[in-house]
Amino acid sequence: MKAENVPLPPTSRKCPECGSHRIMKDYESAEIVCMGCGYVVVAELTNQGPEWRAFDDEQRAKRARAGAPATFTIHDKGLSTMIDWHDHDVYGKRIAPGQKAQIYRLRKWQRRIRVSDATERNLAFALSEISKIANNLNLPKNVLETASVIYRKAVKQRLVRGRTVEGVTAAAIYVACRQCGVARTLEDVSQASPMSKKEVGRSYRFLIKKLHFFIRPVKAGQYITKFCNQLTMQGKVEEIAHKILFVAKKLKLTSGRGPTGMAAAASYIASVLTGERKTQREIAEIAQVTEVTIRNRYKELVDRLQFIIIL
DNA sequence: AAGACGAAAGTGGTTGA
DNA sequence: TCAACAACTTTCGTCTT
Repeated sequence: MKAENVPLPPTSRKCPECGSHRIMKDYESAEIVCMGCGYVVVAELTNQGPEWRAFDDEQRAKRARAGAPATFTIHDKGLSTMIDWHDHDVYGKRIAPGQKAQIYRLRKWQRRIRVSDATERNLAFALSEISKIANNLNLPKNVLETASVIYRKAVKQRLVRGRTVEGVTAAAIYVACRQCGVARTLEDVSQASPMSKKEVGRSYRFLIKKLHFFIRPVKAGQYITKFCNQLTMQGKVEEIAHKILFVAKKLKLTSGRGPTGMAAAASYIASVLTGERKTQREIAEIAQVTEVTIRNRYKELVDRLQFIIIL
């Protein structure tokens, strides 16, 4: 799932804050952001459309179908038919009293069958847990779906046995974030779930080992985008921060360093250079690193970089 | 007074024997 | 399994704006 920042057609949206048309879809932090002033136009990018495309009316008629699309986030993939609670038939007529009791019995049994055995119940609980965490973290739908698929795989391979459902669900979310390139730290995920960071981390390592996932390390650039948005800084600041990071990479200043600290320092320097100054503490709080770390990275960067060139 | 700076000691995770 | 290690944190005193 490769995601890139895609500029929307210039006329389609206007920033309500500054009126600029430079609105970008930012899939990494799941936001639609104004590049002019940094205003977050829409906080959650979700896929509302159908998964198919139609080029004329005939195709549209062929491909359109009733019902919601299948989803992995509901334990029966949302495909089951429910007998609704209205006592009316398809024509809207009232059901005869004799049939009413029968319909009632059918409803009751459907309820019982739908979430029947223990594994189904477990799955239903886990998937609702995943939805909860994803909601808390404002994650886009593709991450939620990915996490659900990962959890299903874990259940299938009997990996949940002996660990808590909450731990594995949180770990599945974290794996999904990493796979989809959404910048969320282990800290973020554990705070949105009832489990500790340590436990989520343990389950995470367990999952990627057993499911043979290859996880690319998070790039500091992903965090820059996130931090600048959270600090409501202008698009210009973010641009410069990315440039700083780019040069830092060339000079091999990033190797071995934590991406959050690196991104925090780059954001800090960019904020100072543009005059839209943020304190080290403000950035440290959002980046979940200490001021000292920002200072250390900052010093390394300032010692080696010539900022006049960047500006 | 708030923010920045930096030294020193402590913490948790990784690596290699 | 354990020690060594680097990155990072915590704490605290001092300097700067």
